Amino acid sequence: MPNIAKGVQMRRFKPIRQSRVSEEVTEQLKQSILQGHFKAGDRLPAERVLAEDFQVSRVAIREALRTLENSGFIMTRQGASGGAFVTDLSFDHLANAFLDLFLAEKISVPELSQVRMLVEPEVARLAAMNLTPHYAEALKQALEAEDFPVRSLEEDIDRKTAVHFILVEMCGNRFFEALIRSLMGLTKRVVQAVQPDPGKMHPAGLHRPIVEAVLAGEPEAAAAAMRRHAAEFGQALVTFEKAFRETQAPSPLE
Amino acid sequence: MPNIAKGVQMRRFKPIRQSRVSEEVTEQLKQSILQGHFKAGDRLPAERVLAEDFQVSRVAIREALRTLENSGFIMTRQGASGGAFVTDLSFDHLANAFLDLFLAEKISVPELSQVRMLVEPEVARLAAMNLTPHYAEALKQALEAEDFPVRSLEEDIDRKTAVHFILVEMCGNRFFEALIRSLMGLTKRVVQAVQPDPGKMHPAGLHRPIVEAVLAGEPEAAAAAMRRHAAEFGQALVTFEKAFRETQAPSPLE
DNA sequence: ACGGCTGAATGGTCTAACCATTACAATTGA
DNA sequence: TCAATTGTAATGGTTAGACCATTCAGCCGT
Repeated sequence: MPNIAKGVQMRRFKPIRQSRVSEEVTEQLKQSILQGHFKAGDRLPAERVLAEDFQVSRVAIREALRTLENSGFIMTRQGASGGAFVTDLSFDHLANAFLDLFLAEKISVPELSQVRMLVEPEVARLAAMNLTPHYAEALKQALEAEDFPVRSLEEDIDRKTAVHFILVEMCGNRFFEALIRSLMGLTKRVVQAVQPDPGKMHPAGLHRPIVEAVLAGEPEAAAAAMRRHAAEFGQALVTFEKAFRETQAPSPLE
Repeated sequence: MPNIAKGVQMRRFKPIRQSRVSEEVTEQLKQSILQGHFKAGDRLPAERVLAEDFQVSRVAIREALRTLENSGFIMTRQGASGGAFVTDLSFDHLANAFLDLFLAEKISVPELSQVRMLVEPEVARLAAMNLTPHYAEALKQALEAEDFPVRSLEEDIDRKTAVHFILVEMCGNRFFEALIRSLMGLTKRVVQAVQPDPGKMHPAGLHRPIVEAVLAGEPEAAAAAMRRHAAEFGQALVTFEKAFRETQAPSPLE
């Protein structure tokens, strides 16, 4: 018998299986969904049935379903006629991933602002090229709504961000849409943490020049107006957040 | 007794608890990590210990850990001195989220290319402003490596993308880094699916003008060179992928 | 016809046991 | 003495079976 490779693990047999059962289940279910065997709205078989089909325990099935749920592929509802329902994969999960990175301090507010300053003007430019009567109306309404009296910070934020969401929907690039939604989500989070005087950080009507340029169908003007706005607001956000951070955590003590 | 709002659920008492046990566990563990009670590399208590501490079953603990693992907060290892280890939150999870969206056809190759064409020039511009000897050396080496003989498609892709990764690291914005990493991941996926003639889609040395501009410390020239490259390659990628899709799936039959 | 009750289906949780993997200590043998 | 082997304990992975909680449809009595 050859005495070679003692500690080096000379494998004469293939390793059986390393991955977890639940991961294989996850993969199969995911592929099944992606290949269209289950469409949005469809209900997956009950956990007990899946356990039977896959010949594994219900726990393994549940771990797989939990993974799919976390990835945004399904949602589960309890009760009769409940179960795991395939959802239309949204951008929310992506936004959450960005949020986690932000909370873990892997992304800072200045970095966030820098990205917005690059992307938003391009979005405005594209939006101006894709103007339709429907979107025109939506933009006008969103702009008017900005002047409504401020009742809560959250409501105010949502009204002031409405224009951005409409524009990114208009731009016709869902990657930009995913990106902007994530960026706006982060921005909202920061603003809520900082709790500024609402009128001070973002007065009403700030979006008017942008909207007007878009309504006029002038891409370059829209981009320029948005560039101005993004720069202004980005600067304000960075300043406010810096001040906030310094007052809240004057020392890095635990 | 007032008979109002029977089916409408008139709540006089707060609902006790809607969320799942495992979600509360997840939340507490996540907060604990984010607040720094556990740092990267630390080991969380054993599952059985956590179950004891939280006063819930091990199943609930395991679902929580699985969620944290899926979010990229921890990794688990089996065996003695194994357990759940806190990881340094990376951009991988984000890239996976983008990949899922792509696989679910929520993002198309043209959209992907459009984003790259916007972001990459800016990254090159910023990189040119942050040149250091260390990065200069890395760029030169990466550029040379592009001429190495092609052994496998994967290796070729990795060598041709190296310059992009160095540039985005140079640019000093981790949000851009996360974004580019995701974009490159998607691009790699598409190229691997299309299986083009390596030299045809992306000849070697295509990055030379970009690298030269960056090494010269000329932001605008770098941005312009990258804009040219991104437009060219983006166009090629879209064309190849379109052709590929048409040959592979001539009919939308299931 | 209406309202309440009941049963069945489903996900959520728990317990207790056992399997699989790994590190390390103890033992063995040259 | 030292290397290899073996045992042991700690850990995550998996299973089975039971029970709880929620929801809905249908039955039943008024």
